[in-house]
Amino acid sequence: MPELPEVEIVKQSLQNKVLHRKINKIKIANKNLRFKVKKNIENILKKRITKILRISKYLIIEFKNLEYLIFHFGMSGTLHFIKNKNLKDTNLSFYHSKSLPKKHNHIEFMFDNFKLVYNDPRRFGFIEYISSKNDLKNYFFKIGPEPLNKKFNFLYLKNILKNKNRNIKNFLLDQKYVSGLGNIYVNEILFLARISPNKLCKKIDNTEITKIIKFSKIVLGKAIKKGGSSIRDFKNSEGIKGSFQAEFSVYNRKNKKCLRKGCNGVIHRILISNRSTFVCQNCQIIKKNY
DNA sequence: CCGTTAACCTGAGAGC
DNA sequence: TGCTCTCAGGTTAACG
Repeated sequence: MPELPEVEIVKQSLQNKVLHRKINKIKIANKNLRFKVKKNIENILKKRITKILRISKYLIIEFKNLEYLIFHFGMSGTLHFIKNKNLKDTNLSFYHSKSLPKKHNHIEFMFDNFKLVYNDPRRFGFIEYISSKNDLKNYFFKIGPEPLNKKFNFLYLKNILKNKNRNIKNFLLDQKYVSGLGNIYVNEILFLARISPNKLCKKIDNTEITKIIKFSKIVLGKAIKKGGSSIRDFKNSEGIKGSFQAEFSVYNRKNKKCLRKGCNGVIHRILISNRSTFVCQNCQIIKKNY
């Protein structure tokens, strides 16, 4: 589910609610997420929340004395803010759980007047405790810059692309070079930049590098403004859906008309590394010898 | 080094 | 109704 914009939306929708609050109790209904949830997450109990951060697709809660909980939402993880009055959660339907909305509520963080519930049907997400600022730094040492960061600039991309014999789509999805992009936004960026997802990195020219940078920032910025993309059921912590899916240029638009003015092309769905890839073969010329 | 495949999971939606 | 099949906002190990 969540790429950078969706995690940013969760962060924003959570910030005012949990800042300066304390968690009194953690209920673990199912610790079998992607990694087993360890008991040490309880180290943050009764410690004041000092910050909510986001690094690429990770949500990070900072506690007093610089201890942290980090969340990764995998494909289907969501974090819900629920007031005590609504503890029955009758009005909330979670991702992929219309009939049994509470079935996949795995972890509950109990505050004084509310709780945060981590729901994740597929359990690809995870939660970890980090004990110091230095450990946090080390944890993210290996991931690349976000497209919104100034480190993601022409020289950085130019240098890193020039010798790479792999296609640009897989490169942009590789979190160690660029972090925060997922399948939706990479499809959108390459369409707007009019670059074939199959094109080899080393053949990406200067103009195209500039376009990738430009459209990465534009697409992510717009998606955040629109509350993220809810192609199934992504919701922020208040249960509100995003609306950027209404503005997709290519993603999920198989067999539909290309939206670029003057183009009569049709959007095709192809597979790259077994993941859905949407292209207009007019706008994004695909050559076999790329 | 590179792409693909499978694996980790559950559920929605399509087609029969 | 129900069965089977495909697909899904992610990541990563193993293989060729």
